[in-house]
Amino acid sequence: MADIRKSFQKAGLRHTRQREAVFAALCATNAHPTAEELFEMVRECEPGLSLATVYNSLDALTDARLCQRLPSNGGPIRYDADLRQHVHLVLPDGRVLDVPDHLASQVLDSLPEGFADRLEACCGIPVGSLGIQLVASEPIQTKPARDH
Amino acid sequence: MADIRKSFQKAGLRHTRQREAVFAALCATNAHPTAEELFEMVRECEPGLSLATVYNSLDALTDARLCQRLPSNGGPIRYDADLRQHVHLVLPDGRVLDVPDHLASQVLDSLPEGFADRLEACCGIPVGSLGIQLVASEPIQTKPARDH
DNA sequence: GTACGTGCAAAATGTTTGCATCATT
DNA sequence: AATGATGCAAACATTTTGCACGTAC
Repeated sequence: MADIRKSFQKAGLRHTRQREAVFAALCATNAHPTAEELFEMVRECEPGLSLATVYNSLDALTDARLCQRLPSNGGPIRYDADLRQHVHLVLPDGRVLDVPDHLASQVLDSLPEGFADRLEACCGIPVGSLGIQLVASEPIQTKPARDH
Repeated sequence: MADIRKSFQKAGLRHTRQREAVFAALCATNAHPTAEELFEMVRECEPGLSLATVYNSLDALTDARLCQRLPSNGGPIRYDADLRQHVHLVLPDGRVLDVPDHLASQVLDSLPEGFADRLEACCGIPVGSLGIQLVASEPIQTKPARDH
């Protein structure tokens, strides 16, 4: 709670009830919710909130590097407040799970020192921190379910 | 060309001029184009083509496992006719590059035998063939540029 | 007090669908 | 001939934007 105020301050973000509620909800889950899902969650304690504000808040939080957008397969964007390097498993239906640490480390530890630098050199593109996603494609990869 | 007819037949897909043109264009590039981009490419040799047909064709090709959808960060879906296991680098602007083989193999070779099985066991979810995406997040992760 | 956030509604994207027509098997 | 693909336009889902008002600093 006070942590959030501090994070906002450090990031140069103004503190508002709505923003705090969105960020708190995002921090409280590891389900990588969509904007719509966050809207539903937050609306319970913040009834006046509008969906556009959720999007605005998430944009601001992302720009301030307090959360990240996750690539997902055609469906709505999912957000994650966990910025530590970890591994995501993207499911055919659009959900995103955190890969448990003991498996994630098998992937992360095997990346040689300087891998990102070599990648940058190869591709001619600044790469920054590297997110890792494992994309499951079973069963039959029909068009990913949109969660209407 | 005749290969495409054969692929379609094997997959139980009807052969049509439009579908062949879409698939040929997709096979001819490694730029992981969006439906819109394919539409532009194919329209030059197939002027009557409609965008909806491109989407329909890509759905059919994906269901038939002749191509795959790639997760991308909020922007339009990108498609890839290369189904071999390889590694993608997702750029902040939404583009997707193939990671060169010598770097990709550093990731792929380090996945222990049976990794996917353990992942399935952990997450309780059939995982199938595992796509791997490295997600670059530099520079400042502002909202990913939509390629209007 | 000023700069910035919010809420609403409308626009902009990206994708899907209904239906009449046409092509492939 | 029958099944399924195409093209068009309209629907739909997701995200962004313009503007009037309110709030944090």
